[in-house]
Amino acid sequence: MKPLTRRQQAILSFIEDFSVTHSYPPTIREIQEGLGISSTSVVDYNLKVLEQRDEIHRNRNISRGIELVNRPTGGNNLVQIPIVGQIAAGQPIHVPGDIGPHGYDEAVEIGPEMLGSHKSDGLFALRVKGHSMVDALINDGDVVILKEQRVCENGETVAVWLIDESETTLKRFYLEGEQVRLQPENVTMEPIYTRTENVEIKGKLVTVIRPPR
Amino acid sequence: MKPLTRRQQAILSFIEDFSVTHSYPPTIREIQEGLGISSTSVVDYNLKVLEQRDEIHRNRNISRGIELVNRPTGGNNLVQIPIVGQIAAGQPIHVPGDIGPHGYDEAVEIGPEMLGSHKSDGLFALRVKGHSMVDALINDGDVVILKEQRVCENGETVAVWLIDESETTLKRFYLEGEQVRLQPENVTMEPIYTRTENVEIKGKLVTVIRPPR
DNA sequence: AGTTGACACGAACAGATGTTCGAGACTATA
DNA sequence: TATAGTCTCGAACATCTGTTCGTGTCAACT
Repeated sequence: MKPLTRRQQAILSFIEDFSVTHSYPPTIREIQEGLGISSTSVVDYNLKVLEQRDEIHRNRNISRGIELVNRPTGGNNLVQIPIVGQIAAGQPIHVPGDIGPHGYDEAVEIGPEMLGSHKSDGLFALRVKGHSMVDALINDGDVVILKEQRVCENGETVAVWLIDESETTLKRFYLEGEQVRLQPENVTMEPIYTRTENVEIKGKLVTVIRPPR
Repeated sequence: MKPLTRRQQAILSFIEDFSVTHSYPPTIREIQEGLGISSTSVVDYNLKVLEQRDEIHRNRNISRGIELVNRPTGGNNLVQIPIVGQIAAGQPIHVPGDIGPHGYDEAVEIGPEMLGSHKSDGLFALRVKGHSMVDALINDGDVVILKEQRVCENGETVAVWLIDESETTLKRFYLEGEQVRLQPENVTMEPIYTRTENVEIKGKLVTVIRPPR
C-alpha cells in the first residue's frame, strides 16, 4: 500500500492538533487556511484518501463532520492530579490515601507529557506554603507533583520528613555509606548530611507548577 | 441569582451528552430537534443565558461553536503553547512573530486553568538554559511561559534584555522615578537598579513548567 | 507517443448553520 | 392597572460549509 503523502500527513496532524486545542474539529476551509492549500477540493480529495485508509471518518453533508479514528480527541488527554494539602517546612508531609477523582476539592490539570514517563495513578499534588523550598527553586504558592514512594534511587529529588528536626524538605537524595546526603537543587547551596534513620521519604518529585499571577 | 430553568438545564445536558457520543458539539438546529423546541431563536436565547452563567462559551458566527465550561468533555481542552527557543543569560530573548499552529517544532501542553486569566493567544514558551535564573526560582531546563508585552505594571515579573550588560533576566519590575528596580523573586537576594533606557521588556511571566525527570 | 492515475486548482453551487427581528404570552412588581 | 422582564415563536436573512465540476500538470506505464 502506498504511504500517505506529506500533505496527507500534514492534514491528519492538523486535524489532531486542532481538535486538541478546540472543542470541535476543523472545517474544510480551516484546514485549507491552516495549511496554505489554495482549494477546498484539494482538501476534500485528500480527506477522501484518509478515509479510505481508515485514518478518519467523515460524516457527510454536515459541518465539522470529521472524526479521527483511534485517536484521542478534544480534552481527553487532560490529567487531573488532586491537590491533597500543603507542604511547608515545619509540617509533616500530607500523603493521600486511596484517592478517587472526586475525593478532593481541588486538582491541577496538565497535559500528560508533563508527567514524563510517570503514570498518573499514584501521583498527588501539594501546594507550597512559605519560602523554605527556594533551595529547590520552588516558590511560595507553587504546586509540586509527587509520586508516592518510600524508597528512591540516588540523585532523585524527594520530599522527606526529617524526624529529629521535625522538618520537611525537598532535595536530591544520595545514600552514602551509613548516612544520607540531601543536596539542594540550587548548586550554590550546601548539602545536608544526616543519619539514614532520621529520613522518611514520602514521595518523589515529578514536576513543579508555578501558578500564574 | 435565578436558578437555570428546566429548559436551560435540558439544553446543557443535551450538549454534554451529544459531545460525548459525537466528536463534535451540536448545532443550534440539532439542539432544537433533539429537545423538540420549535424555534432556533429559543435555543439561541437560552444559550445566551447559559453563556452569561459561564456554563458554556460560544464562538460567534461559526458552526458548532458551543464549548462547555468546566466539564470533563469539551470545555477543558489542552492548550498548546509553542516553545519558540531558549532563554539564557547572555542571549537576547527570542520573541515569536505571528505563529501559526505549525510554526514551531515543539509545544508544551497545559490545562487552561494554568493560564489564570490569560488568553492563550499572545503566549509563547522558552526553555531555560543555564543557572542564571535561579534567583527567579527557575531551574536549568524549566520552561517559562511569557505573554508578549513591551510594558508592564509595577510588581509584575518580566523577561527583560539589559542592553549595556547584554544580558537577559527575569525579575519583578518596579519603575522608581528615573530608574528601574529589578527585584529577584528570591527575597534573600539583592535587586538590580538601572536606567530605564537600559531595559527592554520582552514579555511578562505567566507561569513556569518544571519538566519531570 | 499515448494513456492512465495521482494530485492540484479555481469556481460555482446547494445546503447547513447562526443570528436577528418583530410580535405575543405570561409572571412579577410597583 | 400599568409596566418590565422573561421566555417563546415564526420567519427571514447572511454567512458558513461541504460538495461537485471541469481543467491542468506530472510521473509511471505500455
